[in-house]
Amino acid sequence: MGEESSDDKAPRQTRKRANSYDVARLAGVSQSAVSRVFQPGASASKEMRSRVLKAAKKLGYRPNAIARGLITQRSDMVAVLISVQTNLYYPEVLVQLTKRFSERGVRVLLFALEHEGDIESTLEQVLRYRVDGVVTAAMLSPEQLATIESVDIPVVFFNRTLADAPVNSVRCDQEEGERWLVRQLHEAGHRRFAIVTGPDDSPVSTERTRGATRMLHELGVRDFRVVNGDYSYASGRTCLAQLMASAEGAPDAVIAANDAMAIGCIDEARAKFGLRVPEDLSVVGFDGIGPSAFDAYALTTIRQPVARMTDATVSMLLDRIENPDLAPEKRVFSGERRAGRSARLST
Amino acid sequence: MGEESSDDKAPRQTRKRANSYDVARLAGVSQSAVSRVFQPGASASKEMRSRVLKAAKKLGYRPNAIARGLITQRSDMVAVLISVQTNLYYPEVLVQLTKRFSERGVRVLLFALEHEGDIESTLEQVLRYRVDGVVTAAMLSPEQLATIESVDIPVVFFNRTLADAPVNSVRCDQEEGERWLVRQLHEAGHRRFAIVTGPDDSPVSTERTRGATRMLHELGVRDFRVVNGDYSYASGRTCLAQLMASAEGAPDAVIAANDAMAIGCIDEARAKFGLRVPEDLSVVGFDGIGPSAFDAYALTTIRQPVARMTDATVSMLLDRIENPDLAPEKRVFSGERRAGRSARLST
DNA sequence: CTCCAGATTGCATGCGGATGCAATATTGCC
DNA sequence: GGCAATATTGCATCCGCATGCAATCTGGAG
Repeated sequence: MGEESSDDKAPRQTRKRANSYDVARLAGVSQSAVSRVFQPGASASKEMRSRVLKAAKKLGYRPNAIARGLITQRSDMVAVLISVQTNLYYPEVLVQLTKRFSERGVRVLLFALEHEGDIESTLEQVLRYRVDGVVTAAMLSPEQLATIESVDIPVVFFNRTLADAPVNSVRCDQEEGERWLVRQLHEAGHRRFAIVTGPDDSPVSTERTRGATRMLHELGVRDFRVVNGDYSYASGRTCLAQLMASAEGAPDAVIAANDAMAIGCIDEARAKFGLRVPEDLSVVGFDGIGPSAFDAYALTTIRQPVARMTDATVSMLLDRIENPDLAPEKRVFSGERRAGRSARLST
Repeated sequence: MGEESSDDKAPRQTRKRANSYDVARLAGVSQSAVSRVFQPGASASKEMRSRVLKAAKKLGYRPNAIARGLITQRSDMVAVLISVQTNLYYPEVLVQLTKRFSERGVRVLLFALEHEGDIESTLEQVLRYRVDGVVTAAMLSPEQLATIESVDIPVVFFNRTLADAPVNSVRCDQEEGERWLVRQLHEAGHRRFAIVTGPDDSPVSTERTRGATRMLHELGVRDFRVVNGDYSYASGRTCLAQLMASAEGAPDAVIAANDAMAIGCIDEARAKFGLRVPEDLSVVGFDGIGPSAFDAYALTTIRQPVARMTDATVSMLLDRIENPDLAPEKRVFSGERRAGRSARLST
């Protein structure tokens, strides 16, 4: 059936894609031979290889990765989960991860989670596609993680982890970074601190806030304020306005859970309250996003070592795909300390 | 085989993933029945459905999308190609595309192209994975496009197109946007114009530059300068410095090919040359990235209608996957005109 | 020239599901 | 209650490729 379609309208191009049998026939060899020619370490004589390649080229043949995956039980795809509300900074991560996986012959199946509820259905898809591994930059519940691991798919958490569980994770040391920032501010004489947090459900925000809080306590500062933002520039502005409006008076140092909010704070302080930064108010952020280096802000912040982190993530995942018995590992990288002009520091 | 593995070390979880036969056996039905239960519009009695679902749940069965794709000739995956050098603005696009495709039951296989040379090998992978369609935010040569289309995979260009070719594309009207910006600047009395371009190989930059140039000509402005940037903040700074250093004197209006460079220009003008923006110098950008709205810049710019564009892209591609005979279409959206405070405008 | 190890090649089969067709079960209607 | 129409279900096959095993070929040593 189909051979009589010659009386159709236009002489369509090769309707059906060539498969290994077609190539085999044209080259006068067996299908297995074709398969072997397209395998890295398979045995095939020079003669055959060239004949097959010639035939393949003529037919525009390309091995079907889907069919291959079915038989090898390897899709050579990994799922990358990102949550939408993420920082302005994640895009960079995504591109780098993709590049690095590519270089190692692995494709990335991308999933964007908007609401928490999306996770269940997304996970279902992840599993149906038989990915070889998962990188998640979104939070997973222990149950969800268990679901994935129950079918022996390795998972690496990016910038988050599951407390008290033997999971693989790569992250930036949020606490350490915050502690440094706070210490610097304190040494420079600041005493009226305020913390601007990120969303409650962001583990990263939680860690950063905790780091700052603890350090303040250790330094004997008991009296500081905390206001809740949502990582956005707009919320940074709102939070600063809130701080200024309060009866407790203006802070002299604001510790924002990320750069976007730090920038918002600076803008609000300058535009609405006529404050000078850093003379009247010091502001520090976290992430080291592009705009943090803009001259108008020159943020004092902690830059996440994105290159090293993505690199570690990719290796960690691929290693575990190769060898499922590797013990779980948590890798923590220190951020790069950047002293900008948004804060008065002692040095 | 495998039943005697009870003498193994740890009682591993279900080593091998259940397939439809396993479920069928447990539920006492045929494999086809299982298959049908997991199909949207297949015929299955209530009774059977529930038995199958129960068995499936017990075994942790999930249909294998890979195997399914092999037989249906549909992978339900589309490839998204992005080039790395892109704007700070693309990440947003990527996430939105992914979300929208997801909503329509399609997965995204992401490819990041760094150098032009990557395209060939990337394309090879795209084709091997039998994606149902391709969205490209990277430039493809006519040959490369032909390669993809020769196997009947629809392609949609995002923010670029192939001149004089019947391709599908979705983009923002760069020229129109630039023309508006230039007209506004001119009407407000600016006469000493300078254009800061993006990379030579960026079609987007080319269009923007052309739009600005043409409008200037139409307005009778023959004498304006053009300096080459690379879309980065740093290059914006450099370009402005170049302009100021030249014998021709300072411009009174800078038209940057994107927001990042516009911001760079502003910072350089303020920091290094003590210029006031917009009193001494007007600067306009393009894209409407997040930082363009920061108070310190409040750029006059054109915001790309990202939501509508991604929406159009997804529909256009899926429509063509459903119906391969749809005629190619080019959709062009007007950008949103944002009059900020980075330029003196007449209104 | 003979014989054997190593390299090539083909055969047959299976990966996990979807689906046309025929067989069987239900249901509705007179 | 009888019969046709409709809904379910199972059977048999195929999708495109990888791979263990046996058959064949090649080259080199003796």
